[in-house]
Amino acid sequence: MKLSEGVEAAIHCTATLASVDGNSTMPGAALAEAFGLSPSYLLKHLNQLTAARILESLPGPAGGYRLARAAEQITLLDVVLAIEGREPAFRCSEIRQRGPVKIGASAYVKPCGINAAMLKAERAYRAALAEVRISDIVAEYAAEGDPRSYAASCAFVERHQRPQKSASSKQI
Amino acid sequence: MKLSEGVEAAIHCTATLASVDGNSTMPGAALAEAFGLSPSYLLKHLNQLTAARILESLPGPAGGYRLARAAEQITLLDVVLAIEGREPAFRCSEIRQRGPVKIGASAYVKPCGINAAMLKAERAYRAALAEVRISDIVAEYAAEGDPRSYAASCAFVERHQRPQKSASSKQI
DNA sequence: GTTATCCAGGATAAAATATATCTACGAATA
DNA sequence: TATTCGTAGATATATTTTATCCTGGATAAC
Repeated sequence: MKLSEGVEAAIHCTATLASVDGNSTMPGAALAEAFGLSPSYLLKHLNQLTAARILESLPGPAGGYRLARAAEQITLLDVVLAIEGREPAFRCSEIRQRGPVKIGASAYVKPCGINAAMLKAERAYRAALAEVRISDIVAEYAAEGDPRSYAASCAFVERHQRPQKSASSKQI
Repeated sequence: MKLSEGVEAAIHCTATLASVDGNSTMPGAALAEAFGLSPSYLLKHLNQLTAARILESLPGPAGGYRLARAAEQITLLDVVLAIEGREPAFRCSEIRQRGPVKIGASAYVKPCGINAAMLKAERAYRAALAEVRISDIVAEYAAEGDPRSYAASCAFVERHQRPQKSASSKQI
């Protein structure tokens, strides 16, 4: 029951990208610098976010990352699942069938009650994460975060973001 | 975001011990056999359950494990926390402070909004687990589980449980 | 008492996973 | 065409999980 560290980085990066203007992008190296992370490793996570359609990337000298959709359309659950994978935390390995008590496999067609209870709890967890949007995180930071910290973050974004001509490279 | 395998074993063992008569005990070796697990490793988990006051153990030739309190008083959350530990799955490492954006530590007295949202989700998870008691698991298994499987489990318990003289060794 | 059985706990090792880095490659822009 | 940047793969390191063994202590049966 532990989330990988990449989750924290992924959420912060997504929140940071929510602050860039319009269709501008921000290079992965700048994001790594912003949080003091190793660029080569952070790129892995940014890549996972891109694969999950949370971010989109533009190659080339003026390239970088930006949100693939509005910050209101991205939830914490989206980011967590992109990094952690979609499999539930509790995986029933049907331990019941492994001892000497086992009988025919037909006795185990019903899902284990323990498994059902664990999965129900995990649904509650995911539902709570799905209620929080990246835009909420950003808004809360702007409203209640320390003004100096917020100003510094904005300045950093301002300094590293790169305007783009086309609205979206993924538009066909 | 993965629960250790020991959780499944711990829940099954606790549920099994809920079926022994009165103050009888069941040796750890029998529990390991029931689920086809390595005895030496399962004992570690049973030990964790004992430390968490979920089980109690009696040494000696007629010893073994039994529930430390009624199955109605033990929830899935109790067992999960005993095995996984009580720390939350998401640990905010205050990544904000690590980049070049950082300013004085006084700017970070407020808890990170991301952290707050993640912890809130985890509270929902734990609340769902706390609603399920071991007695519920056992009752559901007896009522809806396959009759053959249930009968086999009962027979196994019957065969390995050991009556005790005193009600509880922990009573002072 | 003596012995046999059982749990507690430490040391240790193997396996799996997470973390981190590097390099070659492809895409896009100037 | 050269430069900048993301993509993907191979690979190394650290940490955690899983698993086993062994010593010691406690208890009941003999």
